[in-house]
Amino acid sequence: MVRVRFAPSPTGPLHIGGVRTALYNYLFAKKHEGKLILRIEDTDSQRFVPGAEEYIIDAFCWLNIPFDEGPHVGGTWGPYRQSERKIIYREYVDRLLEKGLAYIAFDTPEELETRRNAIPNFQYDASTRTMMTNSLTLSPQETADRINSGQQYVVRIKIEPNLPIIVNDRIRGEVIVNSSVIDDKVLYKSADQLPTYHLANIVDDHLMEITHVIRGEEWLPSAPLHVILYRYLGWEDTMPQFAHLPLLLKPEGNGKLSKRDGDRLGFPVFPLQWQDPETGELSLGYREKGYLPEAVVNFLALQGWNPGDDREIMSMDELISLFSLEKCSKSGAKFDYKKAIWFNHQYFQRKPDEEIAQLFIDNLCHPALETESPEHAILHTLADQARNDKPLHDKIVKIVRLVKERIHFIQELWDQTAFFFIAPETYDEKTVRKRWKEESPTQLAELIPVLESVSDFTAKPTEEAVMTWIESKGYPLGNIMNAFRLALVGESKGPHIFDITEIVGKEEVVRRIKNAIREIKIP
RNA sequence: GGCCCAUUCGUCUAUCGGUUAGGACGCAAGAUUUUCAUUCUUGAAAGAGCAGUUCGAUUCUGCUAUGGGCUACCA
Repeated sequence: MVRVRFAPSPTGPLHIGGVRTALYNYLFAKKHEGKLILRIEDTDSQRFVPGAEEYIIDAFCWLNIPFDEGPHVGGTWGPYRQSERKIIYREYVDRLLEKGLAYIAFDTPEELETRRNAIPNFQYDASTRTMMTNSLTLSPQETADRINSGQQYVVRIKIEPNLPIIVNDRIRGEVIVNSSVIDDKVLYKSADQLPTYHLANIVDDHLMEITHVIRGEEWLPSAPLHVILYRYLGWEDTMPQFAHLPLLLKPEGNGKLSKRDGDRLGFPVFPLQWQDPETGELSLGYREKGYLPEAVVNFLALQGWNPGDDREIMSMDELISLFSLEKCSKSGAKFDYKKAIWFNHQYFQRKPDEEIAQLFIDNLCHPALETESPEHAILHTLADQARNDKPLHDKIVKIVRLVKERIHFIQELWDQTAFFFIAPETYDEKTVRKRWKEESPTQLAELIPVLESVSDFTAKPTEEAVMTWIESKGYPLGNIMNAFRLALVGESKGPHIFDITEIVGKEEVVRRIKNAIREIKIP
């Protein structure tokens, strides 16, 4: 039975790289009909950020990546927050201490700092531990006295030097390091009575019967330490398999992808919006920027993995059946955010008009996007009406059908369709200069009775009537149509003109023409 | 500085010793759309360098270079 986990620490909003790691864990789990576990690694009480755990859960809910076990859904391997597992770890710390595989160290952070400054490449290990203040250099009595007197200490793992440590990685193969380069890492802090990541991670993975550890490459250097811990704890035979994923890099330049890159280049790095509790700064997420969760998932799956053929658009089910760790790439991927935009466009084309219309309506008054714009009130009213007014709702679906092929984000829908709901009040200067001729007012005035005579105002008969009139008059087609569009839309954009007239309706079309004749000045 | 990982078009990537090195994003040109966008077609665009193994290397090995990660009583 495959059991994998995603183990974030609640220190802020989930980074998009973390989302990808979780996605790969999910795909792997489902591929093998296994379980995905969410474990909150909150062993650093200093860095805890309120709201971060809820954020993580909400994000995966939006992305449609469900967990089988976790603090929010329970499970028989719980609790799933490391802070609630405090008592569990102490037992294993004691076991290591008893076996002489770990020891107690009293060196203060300040003392260690001075050592590091004094000695180049200082490392707390076999070569230096005899010079430090710990249970190996102190007598058992002295050690006990210090503890009893309340002196703070840490427990360090005792790494035996000069042994080859082999990590078998599903993505990278065999990685061998000499144990001498691993330091005597802190496993436990008496100050808060919590283990550090390394110990908690191994104990929990073991107790939760995790079979595969799929995580970011930043963990590769500590993997040998983890192997040693499994060995020391006597769990080497059930040690999970490792798979270290390549990192997501900055789109341009060097380094790891950061929030600043997103701000600079205009793409989100968080799945959902996040308000920093300290600074109050608000960052919009993929959801607020108008991305579809399916598109985000599909795009992310391809940053560091591929199905082995040319397939690009894949549903979650397809991703699950095609996924394999062996097809994961080894090198870091520069984040291709422009491709994310393309994926979003693709998913809009595949989404039913009804669903897009609903998203559109909901998005009209999205709190995250509220501004002081004068259109704001109109949007709210429109959204409210559309929820109850069936004909209006149907009209929106129709409009969506007309314009969806041109949108990449849900927000663009309003820009592309506002003229269906609101008559133009101003006319785009450039378009006026280019399309509004001297004869346009008189020609459009003549068009009004033609339109009024059309009994069935749907696109086709209207178009026929207008075309017949233009032909009989011998007017240049382009002049009429472009001026007509300017009058209807206010600028040079939008779908087929008679699709617009059908939806806007005869009365309003005529009104807009009259208005244009009155308002537009010949340049 | 030390340790580890990586290296194919600008970007994401395919190739599991023999290919005209394929696809996609982006870019450019043309076509379509009497608007804008979309769409379609076409195009430019790559094996980091140097040795070796081999009949033959993008593919295997080594070195160099470059990039990345780690090097905390953070995860």
